[in-house]
Amino acid sequence: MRWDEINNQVCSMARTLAIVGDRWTFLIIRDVFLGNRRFSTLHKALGISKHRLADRLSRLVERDVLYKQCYDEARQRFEYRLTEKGIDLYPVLMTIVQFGNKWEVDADGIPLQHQHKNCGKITQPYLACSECHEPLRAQDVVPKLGPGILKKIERGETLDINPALYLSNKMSPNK
Amino acid sequence: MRWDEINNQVCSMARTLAIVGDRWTFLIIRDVFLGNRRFSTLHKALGISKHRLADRLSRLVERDVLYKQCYDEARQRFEYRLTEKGIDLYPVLMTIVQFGNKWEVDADGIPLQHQHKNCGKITQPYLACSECHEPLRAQDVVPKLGPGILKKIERGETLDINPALYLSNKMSPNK
DNA sequence: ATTCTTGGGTTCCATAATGGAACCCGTAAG
DNA sequence: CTTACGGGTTCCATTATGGAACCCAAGAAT
Repeated sequence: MRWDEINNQVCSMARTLAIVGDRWTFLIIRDVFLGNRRFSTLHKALGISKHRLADRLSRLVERDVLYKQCYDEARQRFEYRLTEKGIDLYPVLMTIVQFGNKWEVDADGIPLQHQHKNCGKITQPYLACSECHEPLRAQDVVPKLGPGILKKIERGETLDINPALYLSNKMSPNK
Repeated sequence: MRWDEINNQVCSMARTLAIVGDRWTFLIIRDVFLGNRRFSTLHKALGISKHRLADRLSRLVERDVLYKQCYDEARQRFEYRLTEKGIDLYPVLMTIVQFGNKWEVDADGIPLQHQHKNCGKITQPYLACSECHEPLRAQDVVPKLGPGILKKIERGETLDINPALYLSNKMSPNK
């Protein structure tokens, strides 16, 4: 399976990874979140080749994660800014950073911390349930087939994944 | 910069991405979370080449995200299971799925939903602040240099990133 | 007026990562 | 005795990537 075929899968994760699941894209988006929005500064800060950077930026614009904003009419210079969709990647970035902060820091400790404006404290965000607002642990979550798969089964379509594989009793819970 | 050099950066995200930031690793981990733990079933379910799969699995074991558990002594057959560290990737998976569910589903709707055992409802998890427990929005978070960077600056080390770039006033908040 | 610099690229080529088919090997089932 | 199966490894063609060189328009410097 080639990379550009992955997002044909009926899986929200595969489709998201088709946008951001390569070497550089997440690092670019992190930098844009931190306010680094121009080609040259991204190039210097990330150590990415110009070729790759140009390619990734235009793809992110195409996928509606970033948009170009002109800041110098005469020279046609642009900044890359996050769209609403791009801002919705924030929880993903934050959870990745949280993981790295817990498992991948060196002896000096956490490189970058996050202060929450509302309460003024350094925060270590966690996932909470939208319904009962309790913290959400992996072992408390049960996957259920949603309409995106059920409707296709009703219509008799072949799926690239086998739902039974994931929901059968043969597979014991992980821990 | 080559891929295996990325995790030398002083950045929790870069280091995490050095583990999971390639084409396949996240999809493998998703499958292991869903209970798909064997080489052959992973191979079939994901459409990944055996070569790549073997490579990724051994790397995940090396990085302490998965461990091998023998389920057939005679034939030396193993299952791949999540370590404590691997389970800590759950929030990352969940936020990626949430993003895909919001922005990348087709007309049929969400493929896989998540029920929270505690309250019995289908949940759409969100990030909350560890201190005040309010939902955490991107625009409410201020990045602050942590010890992992400050100590290196004190010792006069050269950093692969320029902290001033990210924290200067020249960079206006994103939205 | 001419040269230099800067931002933002593109082109080209060598190297690295990936996909896919073929092969291997030890059990175990027919 | 042969075939199937799980779990790989080897080999080669195809893609993706890194890095250097080049390009071009608009200011800035001389």
